[in-house]
Amino acid sequence: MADTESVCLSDEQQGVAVREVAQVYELIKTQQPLLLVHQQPQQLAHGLLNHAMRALNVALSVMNQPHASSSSAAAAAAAGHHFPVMTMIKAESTPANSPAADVSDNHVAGKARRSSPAKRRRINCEDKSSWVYHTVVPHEDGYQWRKYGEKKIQGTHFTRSYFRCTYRDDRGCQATKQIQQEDKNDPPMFQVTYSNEHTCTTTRLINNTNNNPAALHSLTANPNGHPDDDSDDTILTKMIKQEQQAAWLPSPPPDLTTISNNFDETPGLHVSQEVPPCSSNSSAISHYADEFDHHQMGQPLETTVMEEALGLGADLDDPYFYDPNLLLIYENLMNCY
DNA sequence: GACATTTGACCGTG
DNA sequence: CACGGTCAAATGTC
Repeated sequence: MADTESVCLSDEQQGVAVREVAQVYELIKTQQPLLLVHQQPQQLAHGLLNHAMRALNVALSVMNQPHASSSSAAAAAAAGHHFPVMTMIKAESTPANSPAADVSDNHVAGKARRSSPAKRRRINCEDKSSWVYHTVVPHEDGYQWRKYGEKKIQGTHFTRSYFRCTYRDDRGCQATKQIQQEDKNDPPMFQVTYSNEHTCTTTRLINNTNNNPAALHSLTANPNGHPDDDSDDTILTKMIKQEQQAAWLPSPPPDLTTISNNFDETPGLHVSQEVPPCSSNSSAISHYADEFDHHQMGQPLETTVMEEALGLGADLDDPYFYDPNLLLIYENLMNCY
């Protein structure tokens, strides 16, 4: 990360970041043995990776916004929203951020289309269901999106991309999403605006990025054509690739709240039902599961854990620690100590 | 060939 | 009239 040394966090932010990373460390550490005996190790691995990515998002988001209080993330948690986003800036609709997601018009071929103009761009009247987030991984939300437009917005350096639920036509899902890159940091921060709740509740199994590589590329390849921008893709591209690898999204939305809740509350782990030790018959699995539960319930994240998490050396051989984002975030943390 | 993205045009709102 | 959201033909990818 280019700004590694320039990142300077407040104590509170630092604590948030450390806590998140430490949680991931603990989770991976405790669950790793399960992979050896789990009947579906790949599934478990995906779950772990998802946890890791989310927590890292939290930490990275905090680091990328030194001015932002962690309370905003806590607000997101309190709001119980469904997105793997780390900083919710607003929980209200604003004219600039709310897509007019009325897609119920009849489709008319050719130039005769748009025969029901009154249905477009209804922003202020009744669309109250929009949420604005800032995140470094705008695509990781577990839903499948289809890009339907891209626009250069005045006053911004990057284009805004418009997505709607892939199942809009099939299931009438009205959910839409806008992604606006905000800066050229490494990784860059994105503003993501969601509008309308998903009604296609069965679609949350596959990460959209898995199916929409071109959409990802369109966001990372600097559609504005700024000559300097090409070099900015590396980190985000890596992260996106990892998102693609971890495409399996095992949990319902509330698990995100679980992670975010730790901002303000107990340092204890609530990591969850999302990566269950599995309901298999194996006694070995049960054994590990019991150990896991006991570990999770009883152990707050104390200094020793953080130090261990920051120690790096101990578990670098852990296959999950190949993640460059882990290294990045560790480097950030180490530089702050 | 099916499906997704790109892109320029269309159109409502302020 | 400028801006921003959406449409749909063209294009790309598998």
